[in-house]
Amino acid sequence: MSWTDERIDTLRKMWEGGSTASQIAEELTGVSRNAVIGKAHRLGLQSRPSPVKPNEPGAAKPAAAAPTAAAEPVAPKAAAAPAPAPAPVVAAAPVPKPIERVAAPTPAPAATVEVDEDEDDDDASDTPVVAAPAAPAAPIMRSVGPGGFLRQAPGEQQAPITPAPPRRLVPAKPSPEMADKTSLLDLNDKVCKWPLGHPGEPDFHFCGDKVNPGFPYCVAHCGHAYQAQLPRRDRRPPPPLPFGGARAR
DNA sequence: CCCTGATTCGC
DNA sequence: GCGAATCAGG
Repeated sequence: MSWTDERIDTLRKMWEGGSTASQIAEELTGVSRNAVIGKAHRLGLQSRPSPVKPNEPGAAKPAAAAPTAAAEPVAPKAAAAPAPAPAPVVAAAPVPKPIERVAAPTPAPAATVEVDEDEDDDDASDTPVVAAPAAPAAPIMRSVGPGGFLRQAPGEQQAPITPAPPRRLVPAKPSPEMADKTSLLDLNDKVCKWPLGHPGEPDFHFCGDKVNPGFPYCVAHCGHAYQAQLPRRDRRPPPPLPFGGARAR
């Protein structure tokens, strides 16, 4: 195979698009990875994030680099490659975030008179409930752990009776919307442990469906968790550039 | 070992 | 100009 204009064009675009020499060589049938690299350099398409770092600092490391007549004005290799970011997709392992400040769910506007419209079951009905002039709604700052647990704020700590850790995790499902969700403590071998949301977020919880027997997840999430991985060589850059017209083969 | 890109050098 | 061989790092 020779380097036709079209093939050179494809090479150039893929190279600049971040494809590896192997991928390019595979795309351009009939050439080796070395051929691609060699051609790329001859075309002047040098310098891309290479795993091999050229020793340049003045610490002197001539070594095996140029055994022949060196003294070449080595062009300063400026790396300016965008490098397509491989989307991490599922990430979200149940790893607690460091610390996140959130305002604690203050117990609703305190001093309000509850005008109940229709309390059919209430025993002490006729008594209009007057909320106590509760605490001056001090904005308590708490950190939130996984599963919606609230950590005690320093001021809330009980007297350290025993040499206990300064803070304890307090299971808290204060909000109704958290009540029926699977928190960390609800996990067992029978419920799906697929995380929903992100650790640290107030509504972070787990799937909780019945597991696919033998797996930590339900059937649906097993589908997400266990996917056949193609060999590198057979992978295509996700949404790559439409190189000079994608050639179908 | 696998991968990567860089470089050399005979053709 | 070409590319296999080799090198060097991850």
